[in-house]
Amino acid sequence: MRAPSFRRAVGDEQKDRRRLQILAGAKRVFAAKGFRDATIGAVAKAARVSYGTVYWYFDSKEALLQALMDHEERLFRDHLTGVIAAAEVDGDGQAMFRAAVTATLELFESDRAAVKLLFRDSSSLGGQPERRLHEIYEGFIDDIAAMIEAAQDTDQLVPAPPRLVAFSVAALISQVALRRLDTDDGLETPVVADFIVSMVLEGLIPR
Amino acid sequence: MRAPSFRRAVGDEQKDRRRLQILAGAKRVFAAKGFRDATIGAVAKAARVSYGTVYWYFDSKEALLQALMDHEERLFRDHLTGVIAAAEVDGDGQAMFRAAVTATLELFESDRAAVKLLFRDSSSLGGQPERRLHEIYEGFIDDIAAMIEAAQDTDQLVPAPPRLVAFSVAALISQVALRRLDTDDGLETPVVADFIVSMVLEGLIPR
Amino acid sequence: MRAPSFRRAVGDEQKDRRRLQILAGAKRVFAAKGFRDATIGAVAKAARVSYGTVYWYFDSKEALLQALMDHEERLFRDHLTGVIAAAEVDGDGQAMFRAAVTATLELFESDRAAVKLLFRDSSSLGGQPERRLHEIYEGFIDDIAAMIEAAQDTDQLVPAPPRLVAFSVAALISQVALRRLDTDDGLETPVVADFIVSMVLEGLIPR
Amino acid sequence: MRAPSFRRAVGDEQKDRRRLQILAGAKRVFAAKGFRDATIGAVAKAARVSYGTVYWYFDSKEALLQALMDHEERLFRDHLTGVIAAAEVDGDGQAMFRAAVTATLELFESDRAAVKLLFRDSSSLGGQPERRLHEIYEGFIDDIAAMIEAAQDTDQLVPAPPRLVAFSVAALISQVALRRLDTDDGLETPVVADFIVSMVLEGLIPR
DNA sequence: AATGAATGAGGATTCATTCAT
DNA sequence: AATGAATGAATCCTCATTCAT
Repeated sequence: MRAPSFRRAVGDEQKDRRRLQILAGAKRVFAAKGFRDATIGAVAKAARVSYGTVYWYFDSKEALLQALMDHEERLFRDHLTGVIAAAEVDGDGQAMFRAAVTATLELFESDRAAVKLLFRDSSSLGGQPERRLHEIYEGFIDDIAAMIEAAQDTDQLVPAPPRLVAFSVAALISQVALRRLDTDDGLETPVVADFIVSMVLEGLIPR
Repeated sequence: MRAPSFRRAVGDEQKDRRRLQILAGAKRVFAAKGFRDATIGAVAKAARVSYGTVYWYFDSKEALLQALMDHEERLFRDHLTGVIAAAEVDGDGQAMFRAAVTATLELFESDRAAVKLLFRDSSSLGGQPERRLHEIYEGFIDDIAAMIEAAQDTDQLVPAPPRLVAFSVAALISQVALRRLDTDDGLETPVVADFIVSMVLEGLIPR
Repeated sequence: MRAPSFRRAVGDEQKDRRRLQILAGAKRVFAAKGFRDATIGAVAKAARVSYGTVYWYFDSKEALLQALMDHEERLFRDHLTGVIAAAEVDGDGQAMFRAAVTATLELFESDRAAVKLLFRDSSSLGGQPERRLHEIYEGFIDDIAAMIEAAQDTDQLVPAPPRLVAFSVAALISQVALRRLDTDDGLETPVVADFIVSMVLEGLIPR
Repeated sequence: MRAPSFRRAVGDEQKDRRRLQILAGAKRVFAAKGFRDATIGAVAKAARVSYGTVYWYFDSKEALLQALMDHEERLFRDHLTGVIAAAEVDGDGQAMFRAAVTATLELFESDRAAVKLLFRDSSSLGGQPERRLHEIYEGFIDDIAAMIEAAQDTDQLVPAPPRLVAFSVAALISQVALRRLDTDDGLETPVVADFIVSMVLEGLIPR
């Protein structure tokens, strides 16, 4: 994101743009250094504004993180929701699942900074931010658990504690996606997605 | 020159003991606060030694972390290796897998501090410590991958990239174990272990 | 160019009003927080104007303080002068003194903010403002000293350095009045005034 | 106070000396700039120690102020107590009072920095320090009030609320002493002391 | 005239590290 | 070996002041 063309943000729209400009800087810096090692000075420089301007828009370093997590979560969730909705038209549960997994892997690959922020820095934050992340995750789990429960009710899936199942699936997908950010396994994304779907649904023992 | 007024470690054995004493303090403090928020002062107090003594045994805060991770990893790995070896006598691959999963869950539950250190603070460390952790994980994955490949060769498991399979299984187990440290799902450990084994081996679709 | 969207002060009278509006805000904030801890932002908010407007009417935070002290001093002095003039018609020096003391105590009680500003924050100001306050006080002392000298010339008062006498009387009155702002001594104002008059004029040893 | 001869304070006695060294620096700086405008850096420089050393001995800027006020109050009170005790041997109440007033004036003249700290910065401090000063003053007033009450019981002094009398006398003395720090009235200290004693005991109207 | 966004110097505090004792 | 006093760089945050709009 480049610096806006205005020097001073004057209307609501320009103020929103400056806000986003700072969030973008914070995202880059937090992802690169981690929250604790990131300095407000670095965020300001990355966002092409002065020190004080960051504090004009955000109350504190922690508030900046909160706002950033909120922002990223919304984008993340919107993206996923869209993909799943698109897949739903097929009606086929398995195809839908495959589509969701593929979309998640691609989403992770498309925004490494957001992923690092939302999925990796989590435990080092402490306090309010950590609780916030926990809520976000539980929200995800709830959504997935509801889908799974529906499938169990029609005997499409084996009975098992839905939230445990949901968490397991989510953890599997997210961890594999995370790993692929750092480690090149030489595999194409669809191949990996197929493997995950196959393992989750059919297991590793040949049928 | 006056008489030494403090307990001094003379002899290798005593020096080792003091070293472990400091590592134990560091473990507690790092787990409680996270590496970045932990201070050498807090470590020293937890270990009942002075500032300077920490630096007598370790070159820097980072070196202390390195040493601690090495130490914990060895304990961790030794424990797991022992459990798996014990299970191997049965000869039954599935029983062995079940035993390993159960053992891992129990291990995680038995030493939350070590787990937090090795599995959760990972990404916020940066630099050398992060690389070190990466190596540790890859070592784990290699070991598991070898076992899986053996099973694939005898058609006990479906063919799939062994390291991807290995990572998936490891990720699943560790993430579930981690989650259970913070979130009470009301399930007994064996039930959870059974679910993991069942999902991994047989899948979620009824056979 | 768009239409002016805010109430703008056109004409000298309106500009004066806005000036007073800012001074009133500053008085409240300075009295509540002390000069150093008061922020221009707080003054602006108390005066219901923006940051910039404060600077449109006053050159700096210090200039604002100067102007405020000038303003308050004038009110203070005018009030006192009026009371004394009213008392003078009686011709009785002692009654006049008693009236002046009572009036001072009441004045202090009636405007705590002004008192705090003029009599308590004095020494923490430093520089120009402190000198300004010093001048104000010396002006008071001069006035009182003149009255005392007149009384001494007609042997109504014992001979003593007039300015020392004047300062002593003023200090006594102002300190007692100040103390009564914070500490409840359970005494009615006239009782206190009578005591001061009596002690100053007749002393503590029974005649 | 010059810097001690040791580089590192090692025993309790040396640590006390370093503590006093820092308090002395703080006293100079606080008196010169006022608490709010004084910086820890300036205190450190005045005390010939580094930034961090101030924080090794005191938890915060405010704690430093507290400690300094405690220290100065003790010295102040000890000095006054000594003088009054010395005067008491004469048995003559009036002589004793005169001695105490003279001693106070001299004490104020001998340590302008302490006086500024204890008597002038009071109201600008806010919070805990201000309460602390208030207690100190009330302690003084209590002591004086007790003496006055005793004199009233034997009809040596006119009846009047003892604490009001005590405060009036203390305020008179301290304010005159304070004024003499800034303003040269060309009078000798004993002359001023005599005037105060005379005015307080016999009043301004010729007997 | 008025607004409030933007700036950046300044200051309290923390803490890894060093080193005199 | 061990201690803990000393250091000072680093960092968050505040706020007087400026100036584009």
